[in-house]
Amino acid sequence: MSNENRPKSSHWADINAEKIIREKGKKEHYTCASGITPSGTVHIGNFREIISVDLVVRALRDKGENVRFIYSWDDYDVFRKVPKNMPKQELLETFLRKPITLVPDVLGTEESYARANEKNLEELLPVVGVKPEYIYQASKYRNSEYAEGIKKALENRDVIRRQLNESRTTDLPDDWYPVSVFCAKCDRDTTKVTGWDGHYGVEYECESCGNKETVDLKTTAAVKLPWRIDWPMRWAYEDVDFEPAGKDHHSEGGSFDTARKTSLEVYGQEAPVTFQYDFISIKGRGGKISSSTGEVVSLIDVLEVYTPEVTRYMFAGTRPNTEFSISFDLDVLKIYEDYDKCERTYFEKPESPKALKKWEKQARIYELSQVDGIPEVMPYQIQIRLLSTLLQIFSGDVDRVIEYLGDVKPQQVDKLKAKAQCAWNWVKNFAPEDFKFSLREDTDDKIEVGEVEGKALKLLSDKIEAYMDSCDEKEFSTHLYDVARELEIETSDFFPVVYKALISKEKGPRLISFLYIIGKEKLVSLLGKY
RNA sequence: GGGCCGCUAGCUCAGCUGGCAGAGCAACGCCCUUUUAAGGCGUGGGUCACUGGUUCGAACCCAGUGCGGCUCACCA
Repeated sequence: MSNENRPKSSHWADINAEKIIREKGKKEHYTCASGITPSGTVHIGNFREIISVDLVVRALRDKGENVRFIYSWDDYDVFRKVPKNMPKQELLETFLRKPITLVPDVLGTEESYARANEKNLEELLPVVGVKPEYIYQASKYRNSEYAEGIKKALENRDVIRRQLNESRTTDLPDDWYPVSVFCAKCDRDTTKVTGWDGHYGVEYECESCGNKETVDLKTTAAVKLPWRIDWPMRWAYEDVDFEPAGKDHHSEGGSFDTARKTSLEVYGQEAPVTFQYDFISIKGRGGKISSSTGEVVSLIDVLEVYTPEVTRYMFAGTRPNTEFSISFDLDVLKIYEDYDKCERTYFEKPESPKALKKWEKQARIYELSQVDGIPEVMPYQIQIRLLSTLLQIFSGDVDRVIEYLGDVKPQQVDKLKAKAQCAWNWVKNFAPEDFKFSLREDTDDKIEVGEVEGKALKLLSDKIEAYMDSCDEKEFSTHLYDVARELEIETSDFFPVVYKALISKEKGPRLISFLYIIGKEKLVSLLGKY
C-alpha cells in the first residue's frame, strides 16, 4: 500500500485488521482461520468465507504484521447426505454415516471423495491470489493429534453440557459425552459412548454392527469432537485470532455463541475476533446448468465470466454482512464497468484532501482486488460492450482484436487477453440472443432481398469503396443516408437489410461505427455482390 | 420465541468511525442530417420507512414502532 498522505482506510478489511490488533494485543504473528466441510462441490458461497479471510489477512500484512493464514478442511465430518449433483448416487448412499475422507471419489481418481472436492478448490485458489496453509482435520484426528483437546472436553463434560443446554430445547441426557466415535469396525458414527476412564480410555458400542470396545485417545483414529466443541478446541490448538462465519453460526444460540463459552471456560482463551458474512445468490443462469437438481455454482464457473481481479472486486467491494448476487446476465457488463471505473480512479489520484477521501475508498478496494500486486501501467481500458462486439466481429480471435485496437501496450496484453476470454465466454454462454451476432462469411450465399434493397446494398458498397478511406465516421454518415435517399426507401427499411446482409439479423450495433470496425475490404466483399 | 440484516429517486443500489443526499438504468430534452444493442451534452425527479432522543449539525449514533428477508433453537 502506498502511504504518502493517504487518508486512513475505512475499508472493512482494514477495520477488522485494526480490531484484531486492538483486541488480541500486539503479537509476533496473528493466526487467521477459515474452514469448510468438503461434503460436496465447494460452491461460491463457501468461497466468501475464504476470500473474506484473505482480505483481512492482506489488510494485516499491509500493516506490517506477520500472519498465518490457515484453512481447515473438515474432512473428518460425517457424510450425512448425498448431494444431488453427484454421480453414482447408489454407491454414495452406502457410505452414509462414515467420515467423508473414507468415501470414494466418484468424480475421478482422487484418493477420496473429500480429497476430490478439496483439490478442485485448492488448484483454483492461487488463480485469485489466495494461498492459505491447508490443514486436514481427518489427518489430525486420525493421528490423535487432538488427544489432549478431546480429553479436556471429557474432563469438562458437565460444563459443556450446561453450556449447550442453555440454547437447546431438549436437554442433553446425563449419560451424554462430548465426543463422537466412528466405529473401528464399520467406520460409521452410529455409536454410543458408554464410558470414560477419566484418562484416555473411551468405551463405545456400535449400534449398526454391534462392535464394542475401549479405545485409547492417544492412539485411536476413531474419536472426534462434535462441531460445537471441535471448533473451540481448534481455536486453542492453533491459537486462532480471527475467524469469520456465516450467519447460520452467528445467531444467538448458534454454534459461535456456544463455542465462545466453551473456548473461555474449557480451553481457557477468548474466542477469536469474528464477523458474520451473509450468503450470496446467483442471478441469470436460468436453466443453463441446472436441470434436475440444485444448481451448484462454484469458483470455476464464476471465473469463466469474471477475471480474477473482478471476482475479488465483487467481494472486496461489498461489506461482508450484506447479501449480494453474482450475476451471469447483463449485469456482468455493469460489474466490469464499475471495476474499470474503480481502476481509472486508482490511477488518477486527486490532490485536494476532500477528493482524496473519496478516492481512498475506491483505491483501497482496487488494491485488495489485485491478484499479484498493482500493475505498473494502467490496464488497457475498453468497455466490455465494445470488446464483446469486436470479439464477435473477429469470431473470438483476441489477437486480431488487439491488432485492430492498435494501441495496446505490451504490458497490457496479458490482462486484456484474460478480460477478452471472459467476455467471449459470456457472449457465447450467457448473453441474451439480441446481443449476439456473427459476421457473415464471404462464401455464404446472398440473402434474399427485393430489387430495391439489392440496389441499396450495392450502392452502399460502392459508396464505401469510394469514400470510407477519406471520410471519418461523421462525414461518412452522410453517404450512408444518401443511399436511402437516392433510392427513396425509408431508413427504417434500409437499416435492417444492411444488418441482414452483414450478420443475418435485423438489428445490430450502431451502424456507422459498426461499418468502420468491420472495414472496407470485408464490407465490399459482403455487400458488393448484390 | 430469540438473533441478525434491510427499508435512500420510477427501478437496482452506493453513501454508515456524524459535515452541502449520490451513481447506474429508466424518463424527458437537445446534438451526432434519423429510431434500433456500444455515442455526446443537459434536465427533472427525494418526508433517506415511522416516532422520539443525543448533537452546533443525523440517512448515518441511541431508544422504540411498522414492513420485508434471513437465521438459530437437530446436525454440521
